[in-house]
Amino acid sequence: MSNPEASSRRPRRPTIRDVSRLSGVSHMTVSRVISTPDRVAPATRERVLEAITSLGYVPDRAAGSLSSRRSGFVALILPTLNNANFAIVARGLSEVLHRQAYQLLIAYDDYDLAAEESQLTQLLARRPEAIVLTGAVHRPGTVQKLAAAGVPVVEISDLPARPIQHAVGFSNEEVGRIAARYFIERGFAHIGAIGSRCVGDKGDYRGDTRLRGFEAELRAGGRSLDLVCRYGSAPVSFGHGAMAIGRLLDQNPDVDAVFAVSDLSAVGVVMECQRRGVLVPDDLSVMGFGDFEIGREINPALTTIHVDFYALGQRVGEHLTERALVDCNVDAVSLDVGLRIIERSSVKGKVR
Amino acid sequence: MSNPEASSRRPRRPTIRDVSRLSGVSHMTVSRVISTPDRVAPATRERVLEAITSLGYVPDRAAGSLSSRRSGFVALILPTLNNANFAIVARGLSEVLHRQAYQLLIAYDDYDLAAEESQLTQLLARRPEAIVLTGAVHRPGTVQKLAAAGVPVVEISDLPARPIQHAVGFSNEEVGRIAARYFIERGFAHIGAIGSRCVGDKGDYRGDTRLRGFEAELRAGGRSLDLVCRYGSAPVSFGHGAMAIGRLLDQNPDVDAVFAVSDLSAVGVVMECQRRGVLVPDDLSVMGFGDFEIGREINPALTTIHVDFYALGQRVGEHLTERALVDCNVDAVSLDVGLRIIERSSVKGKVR
DNA sequence: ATTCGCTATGTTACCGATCACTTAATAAGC
DNA sequence: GCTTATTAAGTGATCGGTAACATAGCGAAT
Repeated sequence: MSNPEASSRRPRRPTIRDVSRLSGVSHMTVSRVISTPDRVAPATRERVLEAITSLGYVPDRAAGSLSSRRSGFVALILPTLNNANFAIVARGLSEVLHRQAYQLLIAYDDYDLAAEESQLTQLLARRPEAIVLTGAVHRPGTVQKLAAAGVPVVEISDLPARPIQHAVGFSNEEVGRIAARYFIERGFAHIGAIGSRCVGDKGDYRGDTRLRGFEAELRAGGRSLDLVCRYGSAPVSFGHGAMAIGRLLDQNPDVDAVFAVSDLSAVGVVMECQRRGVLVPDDLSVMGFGDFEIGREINPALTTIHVDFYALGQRVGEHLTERALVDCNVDAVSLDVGLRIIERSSVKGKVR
Repeated sequence: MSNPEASSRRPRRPTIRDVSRLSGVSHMTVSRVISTPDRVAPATRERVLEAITSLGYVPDRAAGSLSSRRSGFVALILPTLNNANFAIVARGLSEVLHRQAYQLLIAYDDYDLAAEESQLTQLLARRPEAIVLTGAVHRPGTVQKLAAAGVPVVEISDLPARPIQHAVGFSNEEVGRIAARYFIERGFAHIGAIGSRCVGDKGDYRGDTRLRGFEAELRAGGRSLDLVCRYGSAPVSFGHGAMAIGRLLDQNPDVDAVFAVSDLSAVGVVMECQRRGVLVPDDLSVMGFGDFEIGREINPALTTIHVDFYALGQRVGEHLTERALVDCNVDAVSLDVGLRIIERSSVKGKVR
């Protein structure tokens, strides 16, 4: 006869009290062995550690968090997992956090501000000790929840005019301006750009900011904005660039320089040009953003604007662990990690 | 004079008892409004919900987990965040899990089995209700901890000969075999392959399995294995492919077909060939694995082996939510999501 | 010798939910 | 009209840790 109780019940995991019983000390001593080992006499410590390994005891952080009111993790909301630069941010951040025994909890919202808000709601229930999220544009509900959370908030990858609290990033508008100036200074006649469209809550707002910076500089230089093309929706990638440049070339075959809001699109542009027999850079100069690896590898290699995303992630981590997480009254900080043009051969006039 | 106590102490977040006091019900009724709203009278429910919003109450899941012994999340350990196919697995999985109110906790180990074990240790302290990890090769300590965790374990992206428990994936060895047969059948004379090296705990064991399958089939066809090149370390990407094919071509200029363990390397191969004036596919045929978007966009487009990683993630989620998480005595399952060759123009003989 | 101070360890309450019961009130059945 | 279900809400214990304080033991200082 089977015993349904015994067979369906998982064996209970050992607790700190099981360890204490086995090692003949109080549960508090076990707790000390784990969190502050050098406050326990070496002999006792050894005995407890033996009991821990023999039972396979793993402390329950949910219980620990509840008691200590410290969850031990930081929440990160990214637009997407599948982007090398965001992945690098996550790595830089998590490396720094790990050193201080914080874990990073990563969520993503697929470039949707409504999803961002609902992810935040979920995360808040886990009581993160800090919240890192991407971009300067959020729903009002998101901003309100962030304020109510009472923990440090860091916006990354842009520098909001009015940050919620801390910000670590770079000026996306300046990215667009630099790109436009670069083309204007080199005497291009028909300067275009490609990006995606933001509709309602959905879209790549930082990409759009780059595009607006580009437009602003074109306007300042007395150029037409007709060749700035917002096509499709985020995330943009190779296929997006190919489609977008196809449309642009069909309508304006005389375009001689194009800025793509992402290297990934820019690579698509180069590929589509190859297929159409449009020579890059002789017929069309191309510039991207983000310095993705693929841009270095294609032929011609892509001129782009580089941001040190690894350092960005690290800075966020350092700011949190050294300041914001230590003293919750620390002043809000905005940190610019800067930009760097990387000239390669996809723009005419630059020889390499 | 400042009051250090009041200024440095964060305002305590409202608890379920604050809500109950404000709405004049017991804390248990508040709990019911949140978890089983239709077991509460509509009028009461409304009153409680009002109190919840007016206080900005967010339930504390750490407390809930402790009490209910259900953490509400599933842990996923990936080799890296920065890989489109792993990102897609995560998406498929998290979409299914979200429908059942599970959250996905993502960790990554940079292709390092020691890091995998330490990530697992961290995760275990958060009491995941299931653990999903990549690949068939793990450290003994990892396997032992998984067994002791007493929760469903799913290995993905390969089909271990002896799975720990459940497995959802495909045969990496078969991938290599298919690639080799494809080349052999088409009459190539000097067939090579490129991948990376596994050293100690570090490396791409699935990629290496593909390479071993490739070698096995070459051997079966009486071919030499001299052109199978293990170069560098995981993760492999564009630059890896370019370097590896450079070496291979330098040493064996007569190679006429090459399989790369990843499309990303394969793209690097194509790019390096362009730079060297080696024509693809006329001089060298190239085949990849993974059907990454970039492979579709380059010229010539890349022949590859496709795995439906989105479905893979979904299957894992469905298996967990429908079976393994419901009944902890469910039989271990191995599920093959299959493979599909996608013929494009990077292999000679195939016209498109 | 007494006090003080320090170290190692123990005791108890508590963090904020949910579970398992209990109770009160209302509806249904005969 | 009385018993029995059924529904709505409440009570108290508990999950597994940590905080805060208490205590015992022992060497150094007075």
